[in-house]
Amino acid sequence: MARLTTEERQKIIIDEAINIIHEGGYESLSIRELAKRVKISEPAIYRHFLNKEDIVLGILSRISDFEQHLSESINKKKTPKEKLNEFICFHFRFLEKNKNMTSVIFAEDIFMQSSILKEKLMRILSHRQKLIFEIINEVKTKNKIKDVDPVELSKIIIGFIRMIVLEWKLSGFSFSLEEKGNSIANTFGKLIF
Amino acid sequence: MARLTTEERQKIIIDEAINIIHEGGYESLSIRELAKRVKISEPAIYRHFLNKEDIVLGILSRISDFEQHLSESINKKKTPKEKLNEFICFHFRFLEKNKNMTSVIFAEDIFMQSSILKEKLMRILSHRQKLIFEIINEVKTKNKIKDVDPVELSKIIIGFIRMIVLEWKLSGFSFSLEEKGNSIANTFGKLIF
DNA sequence: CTTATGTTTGTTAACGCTCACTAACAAATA
DNA sequence: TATTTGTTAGTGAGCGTTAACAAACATAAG
Repeated sequence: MARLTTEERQKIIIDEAINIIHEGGYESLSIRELAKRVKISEPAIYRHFLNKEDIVLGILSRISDFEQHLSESINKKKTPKEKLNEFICFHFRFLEKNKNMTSVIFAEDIFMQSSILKEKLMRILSHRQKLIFEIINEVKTKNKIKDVDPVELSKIIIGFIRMIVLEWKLSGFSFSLEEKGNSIANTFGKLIF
Repeated sequence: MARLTTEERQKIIIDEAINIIHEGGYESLSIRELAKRVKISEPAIYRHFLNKEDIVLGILSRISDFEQHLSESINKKKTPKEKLNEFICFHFRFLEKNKNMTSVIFAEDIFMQSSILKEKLMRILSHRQKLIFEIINEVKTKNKIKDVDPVELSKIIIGFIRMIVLEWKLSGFSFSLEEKGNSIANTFGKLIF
Protein backbone atom coordinates (compact mmCIF):
# COMPACT_ATOMS: atom_id res chain seq x y z
CA MET A 1 0.00 0.00 0.00
CA ALA A 2 0.99 3.59 -0.55
CA ARG A 3 2.96 4.98 2.35
CA LEU A 4 1.45 7.90 4.17
CA THR A 5 2.62 9.89 7.16
CA THR A 6 1.19 8.85 10.51
CA GLU A 7 -0.80 12.06 10.65
CA GLU A 8 -2.42 11.44 7.27
CA ARG A 9 -3.12 7.79 8.04
CA GLN A 10 -4.56 8.57 11.46
CA LYS A 11 -7.03 10.95 9.91
CA ILE A 12 -8.18 8.34 7.39
CA ILE A 13 -8.49 5.67 10.09
CA ILE A 14 -10.59 7.84 12.40
CA ASP A 15 -12.77 8.93 9.47
CA GLU A 16 -13.43 5.33 8.57
CA ALA A 17 -14.00 4.29 12.20
CA ILE A 18 -16.73 6.91 12.45
CA ASN A 19 -18.24 5.67 9.19
CA ILE A 20 -18.30 2.08 10.43
CA ILE A 21 -20.10 3.09 13.63
CA HIS A 22 -22.47 5.20 11.56
CA GLU A 23 -23.35 2.26 9.33
CA GLY A 24 -23.42 -0.63 11.80
CA GLY A 25 -23.17 0.73 15.31
CA TYR A 26 -20.23 0.51 17.70
CA GLU A 27 -20.61 -3.27 17.77
CA SER A 28 -19.37 -3.49 14.21
CA LEU A 29 -16.21 -1.45 14.76
CA SER A 30 -13.41 -4.02 14.58
CA ILE A 31 -9.76 -3.64 13.65
CA ARG A 32 -10.34 -6.18 10.89
CA GLU A 33 -13.15 -4.22 9.27
CA LEU A 34 -11.29 -0.97 9.81
CA ALA A 35 -8.13 -2.27 8.10
CA LYS A 36 -10.17 -3.65 5.21
CA ARG A 37 -11.84 -0.30 4.57
CA VAL A 38 -8.67 1.74 4.92
CA LYS A 39 -7.03 -0.82 2.61
CA ILE A 40 -4.04 -1.56 4.78
CA SER A 41 -3.26 -4.64 6.87
CA GLU A 42 -4.47 -4.98 10.46
CA PRO A 43 -1.01 -4.64 12.01
CA ALA A 44 -0.52 -1.41 10.03
CA ILE A 45 -3.35 0.07 12.12
CA TYR A 46 -1.16 -0.48 15.16
CA ARG A 47 1.60 1.62 13.62
CA HIS A 48 -0.65 4.62 14.16
CA PHE A 49 -2.68 3.75 17.25
CA LEU A 50 -1.66 2.00 20.45
CA ASN A 51 -4.82 -0.11 20.60
CA LYS A 52 -8.53 0.03 19.93
CA GLU A 53 -9.15 2.34 22.87
CA ASP A 54 -6.71 4.79 21.32
CA ILE A 55 -8.82 4.83 18.16
CA VAL A 56 -11.98 5.54 20.15
CA LEU A 57 -10.02 8.30 21.87
CA GLY A 58 -9.37 9.70 18.41
CA ILE A 59 -13.11 9.75 17.74
CA LEU A 60 -13.57 11.69 20.96
CA SER A 61 -11.01 14.19 19.71
CA ARG A 62 -13.19 14.80 16.67
CA ILE A 63 -16.10 15.61 18.96
CA SER A 64 -13.79 17.87 20.90
CA ASP A 65 -12.84 19.65 17.66
CA PHE A 66 -16.52 20.17 16.85
CA GLU A 67 -17.06 21.69 20.27
CA GLN A 68 -14.10 24.00 19.64
CA HIS A 69 -15.43 25.21 16.30
CA LEU A 70 -18.87 25.69 17.80
CA SER A 71 -17.34 27.83 20.52
CA GLU A 72 -15.44 30.00 18.02
CA SER A 73 -18.47 30.43 15.81
CA ILE A 74 -20.58 31.58 18.73
CA ASN A 75 -17.98 34.10 19.87
CA LYS A 76 -18.25 35.85 16.51
CA LYS A 77 -21.86 36.71 17.25
CA LYS A 78 -22.59 39.78 19.32
CA THR A 79 -26.00 39.67 20.96
CA PRO A 80 -26.95 36.78 23.25
CA LYS A 81 -30.02 36.14 21.10
CA GLU A 82 -27.77 35.66 18.06
CA LYS A 83 -25.49 33.43 20.09
CA LEU A 84 -28.34 31.19 21.18
CA ASN A 85 -29.51 30.98 17.59
CA GLU A 86 -26.00 30.12 16.42
CA PHE A 87 -25.65 27.43 19.10
CA ILE A 88 -28.65 25.62 17.66
CA CYS A 89 -28.00 26.24 13.99
CA PHE A 90 -24.28 25.42 14.13
CA HIS A 91 -25.18 21.93 15.39
CA PHE A 92 -27.62 21.38 12.58
CA ARG A 93 -25.43 22.84 9.83
CA PHE A 94 -22.52 20.67 10.97
CA LEU A 95 -24.53 17.46 11.21
CA GLU A 96 -26.23 18.06 7.86
CA LYS A 97 -22.74 18.15 6.31
CA ASN A 98 -21.41 15.33 8.50
CA LYS A 99 -24.25 12.85 8.86
CA ASN A 100 -21.88 10.12 10.01
CA MET A 101 -21.13 12.16 13.13
CA THR A 102 -24.74 11.79 14.35
CA SER A 103 -23.85 8.30 15.54
CA VAL A 104 -21.06 9.41 17.85
CA ILE A 105 -21.64 13.04 18.83
CA PHE A 106 -24.31 12.18 21.43
CA ALA A 107 -23.32 8.53 21.98
CA GLU A 108 -22.00 8.70 25.51
CA ASP A 109 -22.34 4.95 26.00
CA ILE A 110 -19.52 4.21 23.55
CA PHE A 111 -17.09 6.14 25.70
CA MET A 112 -17.91 4.58 29.06
CA GLN A 113 -15.78 1.46 28.69
CA SER A 114 -12.58 2.74 30.25
CA SER A 115 -11.66 5.42 32.75
CA ILE A 116 -9.50 7.23 30.17
CA LEU A 117 -12.37 7.51 27.70
CA LYS A 118 -14.82 8.42 30.42
CA GLU A 119 -12.59 11.19 31.72
CA LYS A 120 -12.15 12.77 28.30
CA LEU A 121 -15.89 12.45 27.66
CA MET A 122 -16.68 14.20 30.93
CA ARG A 123 -14.42 17.12 30.02
CA ILE A 124 -16.20 17.51 26.68
CA LEU A 125 -19.63 17.33 28.29
CA SER A 126 -18.87 19.94 30.92
CA HIS A 127 -17.45 22.23 28.24
CA ARG A 128 -20.68 21.78 26.26
CA GLN A 129 -22.73 22.55 29.37
CA LYS A 130 -20.66 25.61 30.24
CA LEU A 131 -20.95 27.03 26.74
CA ILE A 132 -24.74 26.96 26.62
CA PHE A 133 -25.06 28.05 30.23
CA GLU A 134 -23.04 31.20 29.61
CA ILE A 135 -25.24 32.09 26.66
CA ILE A 136 -28.41 31.62 28.67
CA ASN A 137 -27.01 33.66 31.51
CA GLU A 138 -26.13 36.46 29.12
CA VAL A 139 -29.64 36.31 27.69
CA LYS A 140 -31.00 36.53 31.20
CA THR A 141 -29.08 39.66 32.14
CA LYS A 142 -29.59 41.58 28.89
CA ASN A 143 -33.10 40.56 27.92
CA LYS A 144 -36.33 40.33 29.77
CA ILE A 145 -36.64 36.62 30.33
CA LYS A 146 -38.96 34.32 32.19
CA ASP A 147 -37.91 33.50 35.73
CA VAL A 148 -36.53 30.05 34.97
CA ASP A 149 -33.33 28.50 36.28
CA PRO A 150 -30.65 29.02 33.57
CA VAL A 151 -29.16 25.60 34.35
CA GLU A 152 -32.48 23.92 33.65
CA LEU A 153 -33.02 26.03 30.57
CA SER A 154 -29.61 24.94 29.25
CA LYS A 155 -30.60 21.32 29.63
CA ILE A 156 -33.92 21.89 27.91
CA ILE A 157 -32.14 23.34 24.89
CA ILE A 158 -29.50 20.62 24.64
CA GLY A 159 -32.15 17.98 25.27
CA PHE A 160 -34.29 19.33 22.46
CA ILE A 161 -31.38 19.43 20.02
CA ARG A 162 -30.57 15.82 20.92
CA MET A 163 -34.18 14.75 20.37
CA ILE A 164 -34.37 16.38 16.95
CA VAL A 165 -31.09 14.82 15.87
CA LEU A 166 -32.20 11.40 17.14
CA GLU A 167 -35.46 11.71 15.27
CA TRP A 168 -33.61 12.82 12.15
CA LYS A 169 -31.31 9.82 12.37
CA LEU A 170 -34.14 7.34 13.00
CA SER A 171 -36.08 8.76 10.05
CA GLY A 172 -33.12 8.02 7.78
CA PHE A 173 -32.25 11.73 7.48
CA SER A 174 -35.51 12.31 5.66
CA PHE A 175 -35.97 15.98 6.48
CA SER A 176 -33.87 19.13 6.44
CA LEU A 177 -32.18 19.77 9.78
CA GLU A 178 -31.27 23.34 8.87
CA GLU A 179 -34.89 24.28 8.26
CA LYS A 180 -35.81 22.70 11.58
CA GLY A 181 -33.10 24.82 13.20
CA ASN A 182 -34.83 28.10 12.45
CA SER A 183 -38.17 26.77 13.58
CA ILE A 184 -36.63 25.62 16.85
CA ALA A 185 -34.89 28.91 17.53
CA ASN A 186 -38.25 30.53 16.97
CA THR A 187 -39.99 28.20 19.42
CA PHE A 188 -37.46 28.94 22.14
CA GLY A 189 -37.90 32.62 21.47
CA LYS A 190 -41.61 32.33 22.15
CA LEU A 191 -41.06 30.24 25.27
CA ILE A 192 -38.35 32.09 27.12
CA PHE A 193 -38.76 35.77 26.22
CA MET B 1 -29.31 -26.53 38.75
CA ALA B 2 -32.81 -26.19 40.13
CA ARG B 3 -35.43 -26.62 37.46
CA LEU B 4 -37.69 -23.67 36.80
CA THR B 5 -40.51 -23.14 34.34
CA THR B 6 -39.59 -21.37 31.12
CA GLU B 7 -41.55 -18.34 32.22
CA GLU B 8 -39.68 -18.05 35.49
CA ARG B 9 -36.31 -18.62 33.87
CA GLN B 10 -37.01 -16.13 31.10
CA LYS B 11 -37.74 -13.43 33.63
CA ILE B 12 -34.48 -14.11 35.47
CA ILE B 13 -32.48 -14.12 32.23
CA ILE B 14 -33.90 -10.82 31.01
CA ASP B 15 -33.36 -9.26 34.45
CA GLU B 16 -29.74 -10.30 34.42
CA ALA B 17 -29.24 -9.21 30.79
CA ILE B 18 -30.41 -5.74 31.76
CA ASN B 19 -28.07 -5.77 34.74
CA ILE B 20 -25.10 -6.74 32.58
CA ILE B 21 -25.79 -3.88 30.16
CA HIS B 22 -26.25 -1.56 33.12
CA GLU B 23 -22.86 -2.50 34.54
CA GLY B 24 -20.73 -2.89 31.43
CA GLY B 25 -22.68 -1.62 28.43
CA TYR B 26 -24.18 -3.65 25.62
CA GLU B 27 -20.69 -4.72 24.57
CA SER B 28 -20.40 -6.89 27.66
CA LEU B 29 -23.67 -8.76 27.16
CA SER B 30 -22.59 -12.26 26.11
CA ILE B 31 -24.36 -15.60 26.47
CA ARG B 32 -21.36 -16.82 28.46
CA GLU B 33 -21.56 -14.01 31.01
CA LEU B 34 -25.34 -14.26 31.12
CA ALA B 35 -25.27 -18.01 31.82
CA LYS B 36 -22.62 -17.52 34.52
CA ARG B 37 -24.73 -14.95 36.34
CA VAL B 38 -27.99 -16.88 36.04
CA LYS B 39 -26.03 -19.92 37.23
CA ILE B 40 -27.07 -22.27 34.46
CA SER B 41 -25.09 -23.55 31.48
CA GLU B 42 -24.93 -21.66 28.20
CA PRO B 43 -27.03 -24.16 26.24
CA ALA B 44 -29.71 -23.88 28.94
CA ILE B 45 -30.16 -20.27 27.86
CA TYR B 46 -31.21 -21.59 24.47
CA ARG B 47 -33.99 -23.63 26.05
CA HIS B 48 -35.74 -20.33 26.77
CA PHE B 49 -34.65 -18.04 23.94
CA LEU B 50 -34.14 -18.74 20.24
CA ASN B 51 -30.94 -16.72 20.07
CA LYS B 52 -29.29 -13.57 21.38
CA GLU B 53 -31.57 -11.33 19.33
CA ASP B 54 -34.52 -12.97 21.06
CA ILE B 55 -33.07 -11.95 24.42
CA VAL B 56 -32.67 -8.35 23.28
CA LEU B 57 -36.27 -8.56 22.08
CA GLY B 58 -37.16 -9.54 25.64
CA ILE B 59 -35.46 -6.40 26.92
CA LEU B 60 -37.54 -4.37 24.49
CA SER B 61 -40.65 -6.03 25.95
CA ARG B 62 -39.68 -4.69 29.35
CA ILE B 63 -39.55 -1.19 27.93
CA SER B 64 -42.91 -1.85 26.31
CA ASP B 65 -44.28 -2.90 29.71
CA PHE B 66 -43.01 0.32 31.25
CA GLU B 67 -44.73 2.32 28.53
CA GLN B 68 -47.94 0.41 29.24
CA HIS B 69 -47.83 1.13 32.98
CA LEU B 70 -47.03 4.76 32.28
CA SER B 71 -50.06 4.96 30.05
CA GLU B 72 -52.36 3.44 32.67
CA SER B 73 -51.04 5.66 35.42
CA ILE B 74 -51.65 8.77 33.33
CA ASN B 75 -55.19 7.76 32.50
CA LYS B 76 -56.04 7.73 36.20
CA LYS B 77 -55.35 11.46 36.37
CA LYS B 78 -58.11 13.84 35.40
CA THR B 79 -56.82 17.27 34.42
CA PRO B 80 -54.24 17.63 31.64
CA LYS B 81 -51.97 19.50 34.03
CA GLU B 82 -51.99 16.50 36.37
CA LYS B 83 -51.37 14.19 33.44
CA LEU B 84 -48.35 16.15 32.29
CA ASN B 85 -47.01 16.11 35.82
CA GLU B 86 -47.58 12.37 36.06
CA PHE B 87 -45.83 11.78 32.73
CA ILE B 88 -42.68 13.35 34.10
CA CYS B 89 -42.86 11.98 37.65
CA PHE B 90 -43.77 8.42 36.63
CA HIS B 91 -40.54 8.25 34.62
CA PHE B 92 -38.48 9.42 37.54
CA ARG B 93 -40.24 7.28 40.16
CA PHE B 94 -39.80 4.21 37.99
CA LEU B 95 -36.11 4.82 37.22
CA GLU B 96 -35.32 5.62 40.82
CA LYS B 97 -36.63 2.17 41.71
CA ASN B 98 -35.12 0.50 38.63
CA LYS B 99 -31.76 2.16 38.12
CA ASN B 100 -30.58 -0.63 35.85
CA MET B 101 -33.26 0.34 33.32
CA THR B 102 -31.58 3.71 32.73
CA SER B 103 -29.10 1.93 30.46
CA VAL B 104 -31.72 0.52 28.10
CA ILE B 105 -34.84 2.68 28.28
CA PHE B 106 -33.40 5.43 26.07
CA ALA B 107 -30.71 3.32 24.35
CA GLU B 108 -32.06 3.20 20.82
CA ASP B 109 -28.69 2.21 19.38
CA ILE B 110 -28.83 -1.23 21.00
CA PHE B 111 -31.98 -2.08 19.09
CA MET B 112 -30.86 -1.03 15.62
CA GLN B 113 -28.97 -4.20 14.73
CA SER B 114 -31.77 -6.11 13.06
CA SER B 115 -34.99 -5.22 11.30
CA ILE B 116 -37.06 -7.16 13.85
CA LEU B 117 -35.61 -5.19 16.77
CA LYS B 118 -35.83 -1.93 14.85
CA GLU B 119 -39.47 -2.48 14.01
CA LYS B 120 -40.44 -3.20 17.62
CA LEU B 121 -38.42 -0.20 18.79
CA MET B 122 -40.20 2.05 16.32
CA ARG B 123 -43.58 0.94 17.58
CA ILE B 124 -42.57 1.74 21.17
CA LEU B 125 -41.20 5.14 20.19
CA SER B 126 -44.30 6.18 18.29
CA HIS B 127 -46.45 5.08 21.22
CA ARG B 128 -44.31 7.22 23.51
CA GLN B 129 -44.63 10.17 21.16
CA LYS B 130 -48.40 9.75 20.81
CA LEU B 131 -48.89 9.58 24.57
CA ILE B 132 -47.15 12.86 25.34
CA PHE B 133 -48.62 14.58 22.28
CA GLU B 134 -52.18 13.82 23.39
CA ILE B 135 -51.47 15.29 26.81
CA ILE B 136 -50.01 18.46 25.34
CA ASN B 137 -52.93 18.79 22.98
CA GLU B 138 -55.37 18.42 25.87
CA VAL B 139 -53.44 21.07 27.79
CA LYS B 140 -53.66 23.32 24.79
CA THR B 141 -57.45 23.07 24.42
CA LYS B 142 -58.34 23.36 28.11
CA ASN B 143 -55.73 25.79 29.38
CA LYS B 144 -54.44 29.09 28.10
CA ILE B 145 -51.15 28.09 26.61
CA LYS B 146 -48.44 29.77 24.62
CA ASP B 147 -48.81 29.51 20.89
CA VAL B 148 -46.22 26.78 20.40
CA ASP B 149 -46.49 23.73 18.16
CA PRO B 150 -47.62 20.79 20.37
CA VAL B 151 -45.38 18.40 18.43
CA GLU B 152 -42.34 20.51 19.21
CA LEU B 153 -43.42 20.93 22.81
CA SER B 154 -43.72 17.14 23.16
CA LYS B 155 -40.16 16.75 21.96
CA ILE B 156 -38.92 19.42 24.33
CA ILE B 157 -40.43 17.56 27.27
CA ILE B 158 -39.14 14.12 26.28
CA GLY B 159 -35.77 15.63 25.41
CA PHE B 160 -35.52 17.27 28.82
CA ILE B 161 -36.45 14.05 30.64
CA ARG B 162 -33.78 12.22 28.65
CA MET B 163 -31.17 14.84 29.51
CA ILE B 164 -31.91 14.68 33.21
CA VAL B 165 -31.77 10.89 33.23
CA LEU B 166 -28.50 10.92 31.27
CA GLU B 167 -27.01 13.41 33.70
CA TRP B 168 -28.25 11.33 36.63
CA LYS B 169 -26.63 8.22 35.20
CA LEU B 170 -23.33 9.95 34.40
CA SER B 171 -23.22 11.37 37.92
CA GLY B 172 -23.46 7.87 39.33
CA PHE B 173 -27.05 8.44 40.51
CA SER B 174 -25.82 11.02 42.96
CA PHE B 175 -28.99 13.04 43.28
CA SER B 176 -32.68 12.36 43.81
CA LEU B 177 -34.58 12.04 40.56
CA GLU B 178 -37.96 12.35 42.25
CA GLU B 179 -37.12 15.73 43.74
CA LYS B 180 -35.91 16.86 40.31
CA GLY B 181 -39.24 15.73 38.89
CA ASN B 182 -41.25 18.29 40.81
CA SER B 183 -38.81 21.05 39.97
CA ILE B 184 -39.05 20.16 36.30
CA ALA B 185 -42.83 20.06 36.25
CA ASN B 186 -42.70 23.50 37.83
CA THR B 187 -40.32 24.82 35.18
CA PHE B 188 -42.56 23.62 32.38
CA GLY B 189 -45.51 25.23 34.11
CA LYS B 190 -43.76 28.58 34.03
CA LEU B 191 -42.70 28.17 30.42
CA ILE B 192 -45.83 26.99 28.69
CA PHE B 193 -48.73 28.52 30.64
C1' DC C 1 -49.43 -46.45 45.44
C1' DT C 2 -46.30 -47.88 42.03
C1' DT C 3 -44.51 -48.02 37.58
C1' DA C 4 -43.94 -47.01 32.65
C1' DT C 5 -43.78 -43.10 29.14
C1' DG C 6 -43.17 -38.71 27.16
C1' DT C 7 -41.87 -33.96 27.78
C1' DT C 8 -39.25 -30.30 29.67
C1' DT C 9 -35.21 -28.37 31.68
C1' DG C 10 -30.88 -29.09 32.61
C1' DT C 11 -25.76 -30.88 31.59
C1' DT C 12 -20.81 -31.57 29.14
C1' DA C 13 -18.16 -31.08 25.18
C1' DA C 14 -17.31 -29.16 21.14
C1' DC C 15 -18.03 -26.44 16.64
C1' DG C 16 -16.40 -22.71 13.41
C1' DC C 17 -15.68 -17.94 13.60
C1' DT C 18 -14.10 -13.43 14.85
C1' DC C 19 -11.80 -10.70 18.12
C1' DA C 20 -7.62 -7.56 19.56
C1' DC C 21 -3.06 -7.90 19.20
C1' DT C 22 2.15 -9.45 18.17
C1' DA C 23 6.54 -11.31 16.09
C1' DA C 24 9.36 -11.19 12.24
C1' DC C 25 10.49 -9.34 8.14
C1' DA C 26 10.42 -6.02 3.78
C1' DA C 27 10.25 -1.92 1.34
C1' DA C 28 10.06 3.01 1.17
C1' DT C 29 11.85 7.33 2.81
C1' DA C 30 15.13 10.65 5.22
C1' DT D 1 22.44 3.82 7.16
C1' DA D 2 18.56 4.47 10.31
C1' DT D 3 13.84 5.19 10.78
C1' DT D 4 9.19 4.77 9.45
C1' DT D 5 5.39 2.48 7.30
C1' DG D 6 3.99 -1.35 5.42
C1' DT D 7 3.54 -6.82 4.92
C1' DT D 8 2.41 -12.15 6.06
C1' DA D 9 1.47 -15.41 9.39
C1' DG D 10 -0.11 -16.60 13.67
C1' DT D 11 -1.33 -16.11 18.85
C1' DG D 12 -4.78 -17.15 22.67
C1' DA D 13 -9.23 -15.86 24.03
C1' DG D 14 -14.00 -15.15 23.61
C1' DC D 15 -18.02 -15.26 20.71
C1' DG D 16 -22.87 -17.48 19.47
C1' DT D 17 -24.54 -21.78 18.78
C1' DT D 18 -25.37 -27.01 18.43
C1' DA D 19 -25.26 -32.20 19.25
C1' DA D 20 -25.83 -35.70 22.45
C1' DC D 21 -27.13 -37.09 26.66
C1' DA D 22 -29.20 -36.99 31.72
C1' DA D 23 -32.18 -35.92 35.26
C1' DA D 24 -36.50 -33.89 36.88
C1' DC D 25 -41.31 -33.71 36.31
C1' DA D 26 -46.30 -34.73 34.58
C1' DT D 27 -49.55 -38.09 33.26
C1' DA D 28 -51.98 -42.10 33.21
C1' DA D 29 -52.25 -47.29 33.25
C1' DG D 30 -51.54 -51.46 36.08
